[in-house]
Amino acid sequence: MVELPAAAAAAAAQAPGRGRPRSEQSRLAILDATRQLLEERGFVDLTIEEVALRASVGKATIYRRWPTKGTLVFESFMFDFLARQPIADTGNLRGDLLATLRGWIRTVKGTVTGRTLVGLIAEVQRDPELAEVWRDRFVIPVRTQHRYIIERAITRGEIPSTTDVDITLDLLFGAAYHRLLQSHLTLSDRFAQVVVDYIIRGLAPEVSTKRP
Amino acid sequence: MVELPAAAAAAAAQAPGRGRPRSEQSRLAILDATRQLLEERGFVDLTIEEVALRASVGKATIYRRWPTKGTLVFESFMFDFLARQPIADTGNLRGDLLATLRGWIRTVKGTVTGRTLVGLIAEVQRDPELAEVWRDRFVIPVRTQHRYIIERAITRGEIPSTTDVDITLDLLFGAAYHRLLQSHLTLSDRFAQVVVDYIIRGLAPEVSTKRP
DNA sequence: TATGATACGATACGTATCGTTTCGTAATTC
DNA sequence: GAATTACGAAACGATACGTATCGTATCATA
Repeated sequence: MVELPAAAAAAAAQAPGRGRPRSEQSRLAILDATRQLLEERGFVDLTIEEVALRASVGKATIYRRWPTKGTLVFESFMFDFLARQPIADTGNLRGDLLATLRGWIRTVKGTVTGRTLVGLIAEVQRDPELAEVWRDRFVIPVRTQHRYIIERAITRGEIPSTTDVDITLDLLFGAAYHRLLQSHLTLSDRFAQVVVDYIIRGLAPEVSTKRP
Repeated sequence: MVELPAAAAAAAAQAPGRGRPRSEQSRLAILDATRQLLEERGFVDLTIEEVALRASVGKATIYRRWPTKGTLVFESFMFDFLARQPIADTGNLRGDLLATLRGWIRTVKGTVTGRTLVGLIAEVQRDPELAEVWRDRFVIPVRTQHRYIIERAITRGEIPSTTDVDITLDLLFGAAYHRLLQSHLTLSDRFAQVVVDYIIRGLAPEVSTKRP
């Protein structure tokens, strides 16, 4: 499973300050209710009010921990998403890319996690504060993992050391997110295979196909 | 400029029915106010109420024409976006793809049109009715234009006739939209060049790089 | 020229949801 | 035991929504 910086843990490990400590039980009840309501209603129709009701918790208890619906859902989402993302290590780049893309498709296609991912990406475009959290705790860490796949292939000598790692990843996941968000075509397994073949060919040193 | 099915025109050409006809002047004032407010406030903070105020028009006059903020903004957006998209015809695939991608980047990078595009894509994930309009009047028509670029290259014999046109386009624009929406990296001209080179190489018949 | 249908701008309305604040109570530190 | 903070519950002001109604204006038809 993918590991992330312990930003969440750091936030949870509040200073042992005075006064009544925050209830771990409430926290779990809130995250649980969020998970349920994401499944029942989806991101858009989930309200903090109903989460509070479902968790038998005051709204203020939620707002004390999460400033917005987006950050609350983000925390609920992260665990599910990362837990489902396998770390591929098949010994060759093609195998790694295909396993990674297939794993991503399996995680998002027709699942609550996938619908929540879509809802979060939409919300990120509307809320600059959430966008920051999103970049720091999702985009960058996940990309760091994926980047490793490419760099390993460079080390093995499979692809040129001049390979643009970021653009390679943008092509792979860009195509996938594109289909997820525009839903003009399905995320079939054939799609995964053809995309990976495409990228593998594109990674080859510029020989046969360029200028005369 | 890109041409689209005359869905808008058809809708505008209302049956010559009885009663007072809808005021073209009001329609233009609404679209104009929308354009102004998109620039001043952006998609999220634009309200129908303020559009009505700015256009000196009753709210009902807006709702009579557009059921939601999304559809109103969509109409305002379409004109600007399509007017800025050049139709590339350089004589070879690489030139066409590069010109198209560069044109897209010029249209969206740092512009109101780009910010509105992001806002609309976010809204599309939240409103199924808008999603339908989006697919029918944006995604499909634009893709039809782009598809033509690839098909022309097939006709010219530049690339195999077995080329998967959709996946080719998903790679090209997927990467671009990915950077637009995740804003983890910039849409530089180098990005455009490398992406196109990648795809051109990937389009080559499967020779050197695949299985033993 | 009169009639009926529809759109007009203006504005009031009830609803929904937000995020905040205020209760009195409970838990923990100093 | 005093100070401090969190708790659940509930009321709150604010904002924007989408609808309804007002009297007026503009059209097709007869």
